[in-house]
Amino acid sequence: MSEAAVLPPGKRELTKVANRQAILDAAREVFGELGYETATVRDIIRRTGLAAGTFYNYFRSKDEVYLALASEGARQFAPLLKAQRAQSANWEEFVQAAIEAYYLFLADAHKSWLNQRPPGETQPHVHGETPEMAAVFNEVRDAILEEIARGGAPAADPDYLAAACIAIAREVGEKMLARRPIDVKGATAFAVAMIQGGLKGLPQAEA
Amino acid sequence: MSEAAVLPPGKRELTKVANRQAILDAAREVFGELGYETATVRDIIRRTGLAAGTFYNYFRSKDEVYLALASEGARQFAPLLKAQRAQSANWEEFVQAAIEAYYLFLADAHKSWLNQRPPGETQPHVHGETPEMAAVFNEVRDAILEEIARGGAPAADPDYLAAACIAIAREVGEKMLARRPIDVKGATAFAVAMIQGGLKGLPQAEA
Amino acid sequence: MSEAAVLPPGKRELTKVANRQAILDAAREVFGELGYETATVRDIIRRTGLAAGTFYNYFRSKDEVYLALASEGARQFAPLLKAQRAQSANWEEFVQAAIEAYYLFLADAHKSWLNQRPPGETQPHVHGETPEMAAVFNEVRDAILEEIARGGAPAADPDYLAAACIAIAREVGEKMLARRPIDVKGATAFAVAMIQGGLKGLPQAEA
Amino acid sequence: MSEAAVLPPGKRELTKVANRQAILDAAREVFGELGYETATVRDIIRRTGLAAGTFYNYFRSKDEVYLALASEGARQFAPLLKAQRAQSANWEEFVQAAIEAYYLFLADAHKSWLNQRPPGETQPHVHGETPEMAAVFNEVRDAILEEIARGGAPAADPDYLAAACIAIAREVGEKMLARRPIDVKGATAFAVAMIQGGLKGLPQAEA
DNA sequence: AATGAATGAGAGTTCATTCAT
DNA sequence: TATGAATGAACTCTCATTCAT
Repeated sequence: MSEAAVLPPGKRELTKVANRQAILDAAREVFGELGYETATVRDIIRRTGLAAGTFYNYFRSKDEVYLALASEGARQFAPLLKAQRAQSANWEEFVQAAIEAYYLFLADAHKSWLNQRPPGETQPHVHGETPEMAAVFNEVRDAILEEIARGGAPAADPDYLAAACIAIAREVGEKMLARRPIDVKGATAFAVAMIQGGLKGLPQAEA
Repeated sequence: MSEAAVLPPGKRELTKVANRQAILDAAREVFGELGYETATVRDIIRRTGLAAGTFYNYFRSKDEVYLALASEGARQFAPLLKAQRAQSANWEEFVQAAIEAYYLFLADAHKSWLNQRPPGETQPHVHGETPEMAAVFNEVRDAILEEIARGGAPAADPDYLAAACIAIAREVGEKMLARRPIDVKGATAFAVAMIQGGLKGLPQAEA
Repeated sequence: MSEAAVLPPGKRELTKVANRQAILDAAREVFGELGYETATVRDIIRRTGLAAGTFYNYFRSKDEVYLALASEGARQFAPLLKAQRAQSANWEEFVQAAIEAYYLFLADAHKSWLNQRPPGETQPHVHGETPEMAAVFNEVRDAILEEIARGGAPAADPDYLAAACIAIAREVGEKMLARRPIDVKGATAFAVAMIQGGLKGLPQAEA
Repeated sequence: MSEAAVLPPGKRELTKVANRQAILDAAREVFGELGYETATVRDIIRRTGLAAGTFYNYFRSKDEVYLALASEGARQFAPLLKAQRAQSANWEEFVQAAIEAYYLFLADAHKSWLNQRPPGETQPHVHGETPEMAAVFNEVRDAILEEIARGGAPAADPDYLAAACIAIAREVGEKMLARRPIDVKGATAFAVAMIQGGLKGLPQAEA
C-alpha cells in the first residue's frame, strides 16, 4: 500500500479511464452516424454496454460529450497546424501546409477510430462528420480566413475566396477518407492544385 | 362533396390547395431555420394557423413534407438546368450554365420566401438550408457527376474533381445569399473562374 | 350548426372542462395524500385514467397545477374573508369572523371533495393539506398579521401572538375536519374562546 | 478487526463513532434545510467529506438516518420531560413544565447545531424542522394528550384542547428560535399565559 | 471500513401521430 | 375536411442503493 500510493492506477482508475474512452468512442460513432440532433444519450450508452445513469458520471449532458470530442480534436490538431503554418513563406505554401495538416489529422483519426460502419448506408438528414472533424475543420477554416484577412492571399473577393478554399478542402478530404488506401499525399496535391490553378492547374492525368 | 367535385374547383378545392401550400411554405421556413430534426410538426402548423391534425390530411408524416418540398424544388429546377445544359458546347460552358441556373434558382427562391430571420442568430448544429436548396443542389451535383463521368471534364481525378466543383458551387452560393444585393452574375463569375483557373484564374480585383 | 354557433359547448368542450377538473381533483387528492414533493405527475394522471402526455395539455408542469389549485382556493376564499372582516368592529369580532370564514371554507371544500381516503393512514413526512387549504390558510394568516400590525389586537408580543392565533386556527380546523358531523360552529366557538381567554375562557363543558 | 476489538477503542472505533456522528449532524442540517423529500443522500454525505458508499455502512437507507435522528432526539428528551412532569402538582404546572422542557431542548439543540443557513431563504414546500424537533414535539404532544386524557386538564373538548395547546407550543417555539437572543423564559411565559388565559391572560406589555 | 463508479428504476417532459367530434 | 385533445413511446436526467476494489 505504501509503495503503490505514489501512483496507484488500480483497476478502478483503469476502468474509469476505459469507460470514459468507451463513451467518447461510442459518442463519436453515434454523432457521426446520426448527427447531433438525432443521436440520443441512450444511443451512446447502449453501444458501451454501460447503464443509462453511468453516462452522467462522465458527462453532464449530451452537449458536453459533443464539446469534449470537439475540443479534444481541436486541441490535438492546433499544434500540428501551427507547426505547418510556421514553415510557410507565402500563400501557396500556407495552403499546402494547412491542408496537409488537416488531411493528416483526418487520416490518422480515421484509422484509429476504426470507422467500420458500412459505407453507403447514409441516413437522410445526416452529415457523417464527427465532432472532432467539425472542430478541426473549424481550425483550418479560421486559419484560412485569417490568412486571407491578412492579405496573404491573392486579391480576389476574400469572402468568396475563403468559402471556396474551405469547401474544396472539406469535400476532397471527405472523399479521401472514403477511398482505400487513404492517400493523404494525393488528396493534398489535388486540393492544392485545384485551389491554385483550378481545372487548368490540375495534373492532367490519372483519370 | 359531390357538388364541389365538378370542374369549377369550388371553394373547397381552393382551400385545399391553399392549405397544402401554406403548410409547404411554413415547413420550408421552419426546416430552414431549425433543421429537420429540431423542427417539430407543431412548429410548422403553428405558422399556418391550421390545427395540428390538419397537417396529416395533407402529409402523412414530418418526413413526407420534407420530401415533398425537396422534390418540388427538384421538379421545378430540372427543366431549367436541362435547358441551360443543352446550350453548352463544352465543359466550360456547361459549368457556367449549371452554376448560373443553380444560383438563379437560389436567388429566386430566397426572394420569394422573404427569408426574414435575423442573420447571425444561427443555432449550433443547424445548417440553414431548406429542403429545396438541398434537393436542387443534388441536381447540380448529379449533373456535374454525369458530365465528368461522360468524360466531358478535364482528365483529372473525377471523384475529387466533382467534389471540389460541387463544394465551390455550394459554398459560394450560400455566401451569395448572405449579401445584399444578391448578385447572381458576380457569384457565378467567381465560382466559374475558380473552378476553371483556381486562384490564378480569378479576376485579380475587387478586394 | 347555425344556432349552436352562439354557444356550442359540444362534447369536446365538455370533456375538456371535465378533464381539466378531473386533473385538478386528482391533483388535490394526491398532493393532500402525498405532499408536493412525493406526489408525481404520473400519480395524478393515473387517477384520472388519462394518458401521461395529456396532463401537459392542461398544465405546463407539476408546479403549475399546484399553483392553480392554490390560487383557485385563494380566489374563492378572499371575498368571503373580506366580507366577514368588513363587519367586524373590533379585534374580537374580527377573529371570530376570520376563523368562521376559514372553517366554513374548509368544511365546504371538504364536503365537495369527498375526501374519502381512509383516515389514520397518514404516511410519514406528509402534511395532509391540500394546496387550497394551504393557500386559504395563508389568507387567514395574512389577515391576522395585518390586523395585529395595525394595532387592532391586544398589546402583547405581536409576533408570538400572531403565531399562536394562527396555530390555534389551523390545528383546531384540522381536527374539525376529522370529526363527523363537521361542526363549524363548535370549532369556531372553541378556537375563538381559546384565543380570547385561553383555558379559562373555554366553556367548561362537553368533556 | 481482532486487535481493534479489545477494549481501548482504538482509532478504528473512534472514527467509526465520529463518522456516524458526522453523518447524523450532516443529515440533521440537510433535513432541516431541505426537508425529507428534497434532501438527497448525496447532500448529506457531501457535507461529511465521506464517500457515498460509506453512508450505507452506518445507515441502511435515507429513511433510517431520519428515524435515527428522530429517536435520538426523543431518547434524550424523554427523561427531561419526565423529570419536569414529575414536579408538576397540577395542570398549570404541568403545562409550564412541559413547554419549558421543550423550549430548553429546542434552544440547546439549536445552539449546538449552529444552524447558520441564511434566514428568509425558505424554499416553497419546505418546513425547516429537523427530525429531532419533530420527534421531541411528538413527545410533548403525547404528554399533553395523556394529561388531558387523565382528566388533569380543564374540562373542555379534549381533542381541540390538545390540538390548540400543542399548536401554540410549536409555533411560539419556532418563533423563539428565529429571534436573537433566544429567550426561553419569555417564550415559555408567553405560551403558558396564552394557553391558560388566552389574550386576556397575556401580560399586556412589550408591544 | 472506506471508496466512488455502476446501476436502473423512475422522475418530468416532449412530440409525432391518431381519432372522435 | 378541419379540429385539437388524447395518446404513449421515448427522451434527458436524478438518485437511492449496490458492489468491486
